[in-house]
Amino acid sequence: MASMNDVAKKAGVSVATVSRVLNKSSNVNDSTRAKILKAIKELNYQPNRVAKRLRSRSVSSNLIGVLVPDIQNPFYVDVLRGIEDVTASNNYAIIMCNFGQDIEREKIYLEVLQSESIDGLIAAPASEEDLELKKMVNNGLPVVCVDRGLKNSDVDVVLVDNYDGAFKAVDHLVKSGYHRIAHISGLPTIPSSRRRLRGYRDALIHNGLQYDPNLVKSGDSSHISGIELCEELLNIPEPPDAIFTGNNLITLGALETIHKHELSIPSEIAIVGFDDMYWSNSLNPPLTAVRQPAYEIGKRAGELLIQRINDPSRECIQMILNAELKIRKSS
Amino acid sequence: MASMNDVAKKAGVSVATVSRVLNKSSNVNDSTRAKILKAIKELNYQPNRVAKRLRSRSVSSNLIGVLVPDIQNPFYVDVLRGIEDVTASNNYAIIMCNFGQDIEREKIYLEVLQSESIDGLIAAPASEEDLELKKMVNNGLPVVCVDRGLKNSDVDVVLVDNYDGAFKAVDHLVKSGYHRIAHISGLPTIPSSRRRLRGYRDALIHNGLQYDPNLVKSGDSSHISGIELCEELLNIPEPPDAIFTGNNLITLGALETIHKHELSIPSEIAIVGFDDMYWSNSLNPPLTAVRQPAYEIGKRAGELLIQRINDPSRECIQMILNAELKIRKSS
DNA sequence: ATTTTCAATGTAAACGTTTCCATTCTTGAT
DNA sequence: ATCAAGAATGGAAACGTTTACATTGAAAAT
Repeated sequence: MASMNDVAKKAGVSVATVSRVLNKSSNVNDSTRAKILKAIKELNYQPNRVAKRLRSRSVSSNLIGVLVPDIQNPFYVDVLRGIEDVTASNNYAIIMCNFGQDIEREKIYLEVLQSESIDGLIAAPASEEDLELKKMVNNGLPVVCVDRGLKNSDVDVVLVDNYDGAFKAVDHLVKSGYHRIAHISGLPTIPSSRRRLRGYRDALIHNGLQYDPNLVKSGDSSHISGIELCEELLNIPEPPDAIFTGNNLITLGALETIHKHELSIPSEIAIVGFDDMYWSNSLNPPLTAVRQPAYEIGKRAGELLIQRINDPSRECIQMILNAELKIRKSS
Repeated sequence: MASMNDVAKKAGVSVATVSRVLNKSSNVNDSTRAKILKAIKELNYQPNRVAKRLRSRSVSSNLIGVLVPDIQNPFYVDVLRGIEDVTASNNYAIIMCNFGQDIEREKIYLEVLQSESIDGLIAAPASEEDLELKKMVNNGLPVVCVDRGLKNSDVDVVLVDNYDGAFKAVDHLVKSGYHRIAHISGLPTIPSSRRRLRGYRDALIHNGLQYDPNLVKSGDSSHISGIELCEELLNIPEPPDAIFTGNNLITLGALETIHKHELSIPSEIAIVGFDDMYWSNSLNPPLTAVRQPAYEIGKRAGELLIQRINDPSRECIQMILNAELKIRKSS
């Protein structure tokens, strides 16, 4: 691979001048510039990003990190696409780390990212108390959190109004005539899980129904937990006539169990899920779901991050996007 | 951030010795080692991977690239998980690039990866003639291809027997009594699409049925193409009684259209899809599908890559995994 | 007692950039 | 004609590692 030195030699100038041309900084004579550009083309020169990064943290190295809890969850895939679209068009590459809800792995990845000297980080932290991440923020790394915040830290946050989304979903179920509405919740350590649970509870109470702890099951946010907890719910003495599921994966798990029991949706049991999917209409019947604008979350987060990289002193923003209830046929 | 120099000073030794301790290379006295380890701990030192990478291509820099065509496709997500699991446990970080079937973006990402001086690359190339990628292979970068090969190039390849998988699916449909079996195919430039198409055709012929071009539609492998092409198929004069879909996304699209037409599966129309999903059972009825061992593909690819990084001269392997027909209720 | 050997450590160059500072050269003002 | 200013360019240090080579010192061999 040709280096800047090779280019300089070929063009008969110093590396400093080549660097100046490349970075469009300060003055360089037009004829010199032409010579250099020619040499660059002929040698098919590509700047070495590693060297660039090593030399100066202060200069944008065009690499950002993305830390997601679970790449299997279609929600994060959409967030990722959003991030990717904006970062790619700003000439950033992303390094994606999936910690799979494993707090140990998250720590390792954060270390890796740090020693890669990334320009910035978009993360959905394992918890709101994430010490490692806080440390990085304090060290001055531009960070924006998605889906979950970071307590007592100055970071941009993009999230969705989880409480409101859950409230709407359950409110809709009640108004559609269901009375024994169960909820399968995700990992209680995840803030969004807790907010959704509160939305569920408040919607019941708001409609004059009782909050019945027997109708609420908490799992680990996984597909399997959806299968198992739905099974438990269907087996209690007085089973629910509707289920509100706490995320994507849980919804799919619950559906599997419902189909296994050969229950008809929505006549025997209704279901509305948190998280919409692009193929919700491929389900039979099409799924009623709370749609988080995942792609947009990613896009906004990307924009905020780039802003912050360019202006580290800008004050922090908390962006709360709306969740929308997509009413289809499962409720 | 503490550097190696700081550690060396604190421990009262030279940087060379610190480096030796870190890399477990050659001899260093136990007491010196202890001093150094103590200093490392106290300063919370973390090696700078960027500097490491810059210094020597010859030494593993513990970064590998992954190039996927479409992160929205659950198949690649599973492949990615497989890769991640093996690379993570070998202390590699991955930098993931999703080119979204966009050949221009693929090129950009390849340049980025190259200038990141990655140790190796796992890619599902846009085409078997991928010039950029071939160039990188020729430059000596360890590469393993998944899902698609690279013509006339020495690379390890992990793929699935697409022909056989398709054959089994269609054969099963015929034996189940369907006679007008349609096929919605993916992007014809993708080798696997072509192989699946051939498997489809040969299975028909093998069973004494005619290959009818009217029953075959080709799209761009996307969800949308599934929706639209299925619509077209349902509207031809003598519509099919079964559909074999060319991938994940197409399957979901086709299902959407079938549900829209309120056709009952499998009595009015059967469907079997290429690519299984962990939530195939969440569909109603549960989907019959050709299961590619996606996670295993990723895992194998990761293993092969690490092997190749450690031994660049090892000769190339083509690994063909079996596709398995999961018969459920949609056929 | 002298030489040989080898383990332990240090010195310094190299990787490919960016950037501060110095130098040269041109141009316009005095 | 002299000088100041500023444009254009070059020289060299720095970023944090690895590693070839040199040095030291002590144990082993003569």
